[in-house]
Amino acid sequence: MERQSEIPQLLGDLISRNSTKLTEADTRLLDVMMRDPIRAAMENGKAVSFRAGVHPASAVRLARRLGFKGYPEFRTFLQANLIEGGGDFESPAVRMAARLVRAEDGGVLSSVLDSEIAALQQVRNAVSDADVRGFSEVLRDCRRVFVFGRGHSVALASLIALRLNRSGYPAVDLASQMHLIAEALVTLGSGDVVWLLAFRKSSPLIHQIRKIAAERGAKVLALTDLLSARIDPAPDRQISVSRGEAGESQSLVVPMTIANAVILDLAAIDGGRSLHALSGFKTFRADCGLSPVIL
Amino acid sequence: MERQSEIPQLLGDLISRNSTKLTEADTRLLDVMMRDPIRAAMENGKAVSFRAGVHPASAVRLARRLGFKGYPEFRTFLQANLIEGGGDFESPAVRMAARLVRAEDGGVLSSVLDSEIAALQQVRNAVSDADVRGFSEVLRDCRRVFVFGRGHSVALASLIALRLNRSGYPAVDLASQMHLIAEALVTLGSGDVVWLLAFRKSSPLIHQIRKIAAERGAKVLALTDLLSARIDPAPDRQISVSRGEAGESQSLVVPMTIANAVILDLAAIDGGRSLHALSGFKTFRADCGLSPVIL
DNA sequence: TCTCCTCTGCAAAAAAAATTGCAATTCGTT
DNA sequence: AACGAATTGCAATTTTTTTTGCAGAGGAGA
Repeated sequence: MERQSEIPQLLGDLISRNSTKLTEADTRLLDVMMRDPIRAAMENGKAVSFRAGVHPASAVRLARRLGFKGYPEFRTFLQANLIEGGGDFESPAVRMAARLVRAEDGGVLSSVLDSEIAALQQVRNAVSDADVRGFSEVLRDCRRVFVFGRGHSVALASLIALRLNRSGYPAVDLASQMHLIAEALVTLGSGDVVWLLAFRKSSPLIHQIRKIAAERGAKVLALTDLLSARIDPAPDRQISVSRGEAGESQSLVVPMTIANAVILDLAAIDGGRSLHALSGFKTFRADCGLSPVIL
Repeated sequence: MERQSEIPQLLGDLISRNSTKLTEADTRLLDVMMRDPIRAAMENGKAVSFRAGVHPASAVRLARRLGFKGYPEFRTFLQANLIEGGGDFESPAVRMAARLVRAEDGGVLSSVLDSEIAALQQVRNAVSDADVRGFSEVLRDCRRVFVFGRGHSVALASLIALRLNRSGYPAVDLASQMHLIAEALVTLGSGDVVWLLAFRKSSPLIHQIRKIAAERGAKVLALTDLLSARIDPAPDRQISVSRGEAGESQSLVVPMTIANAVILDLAAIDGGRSLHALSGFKTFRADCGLSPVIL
């Protein structure tokens, strides 16, 4: 096989190289293949396409589109890919050991993945469903939500505000309104909720906002790490996750996941309000007549 | 199949149980199979028997002799054997299914955690270190970075831009500059990089921006899911991750983690530039004399 | 040595898998 | 709103894989 060398080394590579040509059925097939490459390499086209929910013919066409002569050749490529890589058959322990050996050079991705996964596992111990429910109940019963974070947390704040809005809860990302922050806060009242985010470095602004909220009777939710946990007076509800050990995740993965859980739980307890708003948003996006460019 | 339980768990077992009945051709076949069980599990009877130097019919007879209905059933056994041994492989799908069964018992939180963890595990199959390195190399060698995402991805875009800036790489989050987007893009040149983010819904703007980048000779990186993988012309580098099954993660956890890995890898290959910039940022924040409020 | 038995390879038949032409559908576009 | 390009599923066809009947080869025992 002299074309061996021409064959892209990895399925992912193959996909990006041909990404422009791929169709809906193609992506479904590739999806199940990437999920379990070993199984895909063993099964025949009929089985794979069945699992992908498409017709066997689509498997053949995918293979063609990717530059193979037919499905069998595509499967052979998948197999070679596996056998060559070899590593895929190693147990997790072996893989870990192997990674440590070549620690500096390769393995950044694996390290990051391990670290994030470990951080998520820890959340099980640190956060309870009652904590999540506490947040979602406050949100359900409020009039407006103001989300605030600084530094890395601005990204999280904007995401939370976006998702709350789509779920039918009027939410403002204060970070994106810094120049109007006073104007926003002056309207704060007892039906409102302020959701604070603080990790690593907590901005003094956090404490000022918390104070204003206290004066005006707004409820306060805080999602923080342990370093930033001291907010005075104490928030009505607070979830604090252990900041990662040295080397562990310092990313937003953990708080983002907790926020996701809160918003999901909200949908479970608000009697359809979230779901209704979400489907409303969907049809709005389709029908609004605005150029899809702005959405 | 009630005979399932009678099937010996391992190929070796199988052989010893039936060793008395085995013929010359059988042993030849089993020999090549034991030598490379993975390959044997993938190949068809014709290929295996060819490697063993016997007729395909002998492969069928061996399968029969071992108690299978035919060669395909034998091969299925070999595959199951293999996957079982791997341990790692039953994971994502099986675990997910198991979770759905006991869905109520654990709350929303643990369900979300499981889902995110499974999604991260999937990344091991879908993305290689070489993919990550490809991104980081492009970033290292560029002049400026423009990050663009719409919808949920705006949060990710702003985070990426923030982190790149702190690492000493001039980066602009186009989403936060929508009103100046033309002004930003008009300066695009061949030293620049555009980093596109597209998940679930890919905005038409993505394609326009990609086109402009192509005209002006800017490099393009794309981080997408499979549904949004079609970008024309194909980006210089692209990482596509599997879109989650229904119920699986639709969050930004996976792409965010990949972005983190890229930025981390960048620090590993840029000869200290990132690290220097990061420590510079730290001292700046301490000494700048600006109110810490704005940081 | 002859007979009987089993095993092997061959080749034809059967079964399964892969491929392709075609019609219906779904897009986006004019 | 209608057209046109593109994609999908179905069904018929082709190709590959598996199975089976058969005959010859090799060996053990009478």
